[in-house]
Amino acid sequence: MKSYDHKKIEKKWQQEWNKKKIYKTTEGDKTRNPKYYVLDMFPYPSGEGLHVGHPKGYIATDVISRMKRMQGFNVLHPMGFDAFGLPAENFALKMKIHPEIAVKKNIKRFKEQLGVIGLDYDWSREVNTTDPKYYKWTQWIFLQLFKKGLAYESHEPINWCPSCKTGLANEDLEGGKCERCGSLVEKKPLRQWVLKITDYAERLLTELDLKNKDGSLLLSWPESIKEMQRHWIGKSEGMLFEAPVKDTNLKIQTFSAHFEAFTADTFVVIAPDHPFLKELVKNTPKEKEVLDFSANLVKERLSDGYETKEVKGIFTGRYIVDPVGNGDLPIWVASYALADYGTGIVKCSAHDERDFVFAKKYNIKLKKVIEPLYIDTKGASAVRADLPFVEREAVMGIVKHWQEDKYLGLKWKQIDWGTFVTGGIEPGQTPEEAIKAELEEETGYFKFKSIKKLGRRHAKFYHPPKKENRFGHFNHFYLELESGEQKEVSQEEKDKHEVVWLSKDEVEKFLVSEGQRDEWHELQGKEKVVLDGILTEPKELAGREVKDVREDAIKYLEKNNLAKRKTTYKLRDWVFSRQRYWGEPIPLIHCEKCGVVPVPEKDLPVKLPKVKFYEPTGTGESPLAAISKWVNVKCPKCKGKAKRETNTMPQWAGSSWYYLRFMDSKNPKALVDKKKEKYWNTVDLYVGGAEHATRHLIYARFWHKFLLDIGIVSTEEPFRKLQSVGLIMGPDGRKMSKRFGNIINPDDIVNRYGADTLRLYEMFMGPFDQAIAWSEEAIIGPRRFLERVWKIAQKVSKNNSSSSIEKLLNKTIKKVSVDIVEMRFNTAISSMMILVSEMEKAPDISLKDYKKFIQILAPFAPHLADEIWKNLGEKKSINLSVWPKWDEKLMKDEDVKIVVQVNGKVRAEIVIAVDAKEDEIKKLASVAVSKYLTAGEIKKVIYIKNRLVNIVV
RNA sequence: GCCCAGGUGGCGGAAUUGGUAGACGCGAUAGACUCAAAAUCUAUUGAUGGCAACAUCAUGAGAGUUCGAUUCUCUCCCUGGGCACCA
Repeated sequence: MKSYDHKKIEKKWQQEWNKKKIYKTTEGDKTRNPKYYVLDMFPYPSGEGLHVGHPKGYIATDVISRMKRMQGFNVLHPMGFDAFGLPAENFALKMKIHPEIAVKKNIKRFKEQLGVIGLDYDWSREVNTTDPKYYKWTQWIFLQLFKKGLAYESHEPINWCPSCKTGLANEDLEGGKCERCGSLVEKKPLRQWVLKITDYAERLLTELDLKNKDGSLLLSWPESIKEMQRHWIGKSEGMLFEAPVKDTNLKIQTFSAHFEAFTADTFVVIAPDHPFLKELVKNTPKEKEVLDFSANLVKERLSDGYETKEVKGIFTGRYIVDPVGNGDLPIWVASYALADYGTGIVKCSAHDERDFVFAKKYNIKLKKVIEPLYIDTKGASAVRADLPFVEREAVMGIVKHWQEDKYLGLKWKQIDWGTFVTGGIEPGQTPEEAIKAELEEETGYFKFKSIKKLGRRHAKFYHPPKKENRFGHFNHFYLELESGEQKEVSQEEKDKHEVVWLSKDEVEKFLVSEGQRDEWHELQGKEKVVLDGILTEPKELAGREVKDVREDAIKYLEKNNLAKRKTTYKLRDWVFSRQRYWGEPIPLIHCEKCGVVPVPEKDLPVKLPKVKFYEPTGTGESPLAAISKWVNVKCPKCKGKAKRETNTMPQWAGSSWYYLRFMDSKNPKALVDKKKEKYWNTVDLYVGGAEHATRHLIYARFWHKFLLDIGIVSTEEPFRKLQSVGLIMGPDGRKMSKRFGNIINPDDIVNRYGADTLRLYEMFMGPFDQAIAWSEEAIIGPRRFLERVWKIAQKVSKNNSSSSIEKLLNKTIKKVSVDIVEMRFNTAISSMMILVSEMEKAPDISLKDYKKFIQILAPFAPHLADEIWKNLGEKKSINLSVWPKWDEKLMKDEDVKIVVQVNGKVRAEIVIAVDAKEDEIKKLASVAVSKYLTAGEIKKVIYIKNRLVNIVV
């Protein structure tokens, strides 16, 4: 027998598969087989070609599709190219080749590289987003969006990248910089087409959790990606307040998601780039000053990439009349206010982190309506879940020494507590009287220079001496002693605690109560913002915890007509035009008389004109604007003078629906045939990089839902199961990049080790969704494995199976079948490695067993498998054979090894029959470990079936 | 700062509902084959002690629950990814 020659074998079988078209997908009406649609995120054919990281996902889908095909599914596993957009255009500009030619060349190279890996794509369905036959339908979808009012023109300032010379969506920014080139983005007013994705915000959010009829989740996606989308959509429910601006006819609206403390509002902030600002300060003495300041702030914010944490602002000179009765509130411009969240104007109070900082900085008056509540959860005073709370009005006093800068603390004797003076208020006492009485009782001091009332704080805690849960309402005081004169203290009090005088530093370490410590800090001028606690206003809600009053606060505000419910989203509408050449032309016409007119559907596609110069103009106009022959057209409505829209679509457009086109890639009459769409339904498995979690995957879901609404598709969601691929890093552990010179080319690996080895290695490296560094050394393992598989063929005989091999084989078939579905390829491969080393040890291997093994190996190493298959006398490709089934009966073990532990430590192993009785096993076990049992009597024997016996001594 | 995922030998990683930690692979060491090398095969390979049987310690750190914890709970540290003035 010849040795394993991957070069010969792989080339031969790739040609054979192509010739016989064995991977061509059958149309739905020509088969009764159930369908399985597995899709890779199609690549952007860059000029640099593939590195070994790219095909990792493709190999995984290839393995799954091959297994599914063998299991009788009608598999759709297509591939295409996403080739419009900036990278291709910039590459073309740099290399001075027309993008169309460059893209063609790059695609050819990509296909060659994919080809040598032996992937089972049905290339007859290939799509290319830059093909007019394809982008005809991208334009068609845009027209439908336009007709439904979901595409609109916006003249608001947009993000402009001065280097790419194009407008960008918020999503294309990275901390205020252009994601592609890293240059600072400017705001520039430009006419843009924008898609109203916000109309779908609620559905995009809730339908992430859509359920099947049986109650299971429709979308089987990684929770992390769902979570990212939820954050991206950023739903927040709150209240909308409307207020007149004093001395004007103007009104403003403010939004608040945390409105419970609405009576605390003392000022208002507006975003520096808020469109309303100009009108607000018009004809006021501060007009120029405020606008200049704001303009500066916007500039600063942009250049700092939104990273400024220091807040800045200016008073506008205007006031609102607060609708909830807090009087006239000054309006400030504040750097931290965002124009495009909520209404861009906020009512502010002491009970918000940023508002608080801002107010402190500019000495704006604050009002507090939440008193802090502390709940002890740790240590001796942790609240007991089983006890009710005893409510008490109480006092606490910080007492200063009559001479020194020292403060009075009580060191408790029964427990490890350090506190200030505290105590309850007796009936008929005022808090002042109570604190004085407590102090005298506990310490004997009674002569005061001054007494000052501080705040009120509440605490829930367990009181160990009293053995009860307390809910104390503490009135805090600051007292200065006049002299050290003392009265006699009772023995009872003396037994409870010791009086100590502490320096400021010592106080810090001494205190155990967070509430006392906060009060102490506030006394030193370090005030903390209060976000949660007990509300003191309005009367109707007073005394309740903030977190419990939300619903009642809404009712109160609505009943009194003070505010309305309102939901806002972080999700912004989608800036859908680019001022560049290399993209789908937006199929609209601007007519002098009729305004914006859609290109009639029969005239689609609007082809991108072939031009010599396609450099960005830099003026904010697309290069297409300069091509008068293309631009000037007749209005489709009135036949008058008109011009084409010259903006093009963003790169995301073509990829937002390509998965539908694969179902029916050649159809000239429809985006996708209705019957075919019904048959292929939804993508069963979608594999790609997690970096597309929030853009591509949200845009595609948006378009899909729109297409559902207009009756083009019949499903709610495009991708049922989503799996992210972990990156393959360079051997140095860094991202593979030209810059680091750590790129591994798959062609070299295929040459040296073969495609089957590459495939096996990439699947064996580790968990599929995890990033792992490429290892030049470890790849030899899978290669050796394949050589051993190849050699076993020499031992194949017509004899009956050996029962031990048969048993292991069945177990392996099961493991591989299950692991592939769950995308745990590494463990599937390791189980096959175990089988192979057992086969090597056996004197001979039955033909039947060997064939089954080669079949389960075939999805991973299809070339080698087909070659062996043929050598074993089979005529048809192994990839079309029927996936072997495992037989549970043959997998049963007769004996089982049981571990015997003494006190949880392994001391012996015994082998017993599977059906042995528990008593018997326990007996055997205690005999096996008898020498460890002499120490004491047996307390307990734990038996876990087929696993272990644990004897507790 | 917030959210998510993760931390296991020299390295990549395994470990069903809590039940023998280190499967499988790489590397390393020794031996066989060879004039020699490579390749291949065989054996060993978490650490420490011991000639050995064996013992003790080990899954980022610390605590807890349990007969028993890589797995569950809490606190902290570190790494990767995402978001970041979101009212």
